[in-house]
Amino acid sequence: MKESKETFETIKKIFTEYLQSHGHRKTPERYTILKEIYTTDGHFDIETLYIRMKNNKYRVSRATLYNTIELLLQCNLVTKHQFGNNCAQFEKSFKFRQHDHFINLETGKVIEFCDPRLQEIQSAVEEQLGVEILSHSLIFYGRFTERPETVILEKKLN
Amino acid sequence: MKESKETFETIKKIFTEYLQSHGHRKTPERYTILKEIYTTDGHFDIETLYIRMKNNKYRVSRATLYNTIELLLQCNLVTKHQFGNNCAQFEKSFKFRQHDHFINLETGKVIEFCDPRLQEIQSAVEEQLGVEILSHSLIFYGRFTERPETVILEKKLN
DNA sequence: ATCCATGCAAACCGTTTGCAAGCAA
DNA sequence: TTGCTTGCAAACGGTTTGCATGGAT
Repeated sequence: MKESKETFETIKKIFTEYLQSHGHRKTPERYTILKEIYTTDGHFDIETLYIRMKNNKYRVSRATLYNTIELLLQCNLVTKHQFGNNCAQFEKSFKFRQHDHFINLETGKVIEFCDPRLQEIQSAVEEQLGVEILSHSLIFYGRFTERPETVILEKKLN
Repeated sequence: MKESKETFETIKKIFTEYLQSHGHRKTPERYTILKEIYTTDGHFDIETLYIRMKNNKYRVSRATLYNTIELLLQCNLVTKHQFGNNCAQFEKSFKFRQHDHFINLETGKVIEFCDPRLQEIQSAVEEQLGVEILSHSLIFYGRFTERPETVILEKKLN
């Protein structure tokens, strides 16, 4: 608990530094939103965050959420994903191991994974195309393999 | 030319078979849209396709385009991409080598590439998570590396 | 005191839906 | 003839924008 507290102080510092160096004001709303994002796990979309903050009795507008998220994207404290549906998903990204996503087409559930070979592909592409790669998005779509235990369980239930 | 004609006949056949086996009607609009998509290269979005068909004097509605694209997605004759911007991009996908995308953040230009190691990652993820992967999306974002020739060229221009 | 940031509501825009008319089966 | 499909326009929903008020500097 103490450690995560300290980590959040670091994050606040990063945000402060970013705001300062880019001539943006350090408003309480921006820090409230940062905190709200960093005290919750998993992915989220703007509407969910908006509802959650409203439930927590914060006075906040969607416009400010979009505005602040943009700043957090700029300083890499948040990452944006466009998973199939036309609703942007976000997640906090400070010091979390880089990872990619598997999406279960049947349930929409997201699982994270990490494979070092992606780095090799990235390097190869950089050389082949003569480019510098700044970020990436890898998403696998599929479904859970039917396992023996599951089949047996289903038989029992039927 | 002859070969590509024959290929398109094959594609029409695939579409026909799909429509028939799923109880969908074989309307002239659906074939017109299929042809329009397959006689143009590169990625496209619905609006672009709509404008293009209007310019070609076709009477078509956006609703039918969305409807037909859905069918073409179902039978894998078209692939859908969600590149950052909230506007779905599509591309024809019959018999084209599976590939992934690099997007130049400065110009928005898309380059395709292919790396066999992705298949290895896919197999590893399938085993690790106990899933079956049906499709994927890998996008690298970056910019062109400044090359010596480019620098020299710029100096000449200035 | 300045003028950027906020909250609110309206505008925007890609996509979906409702409906009457059309046409494949 | 039946009822799926079409074109059109309205509705929808996530995101952006315009504007008056508020607050960081």
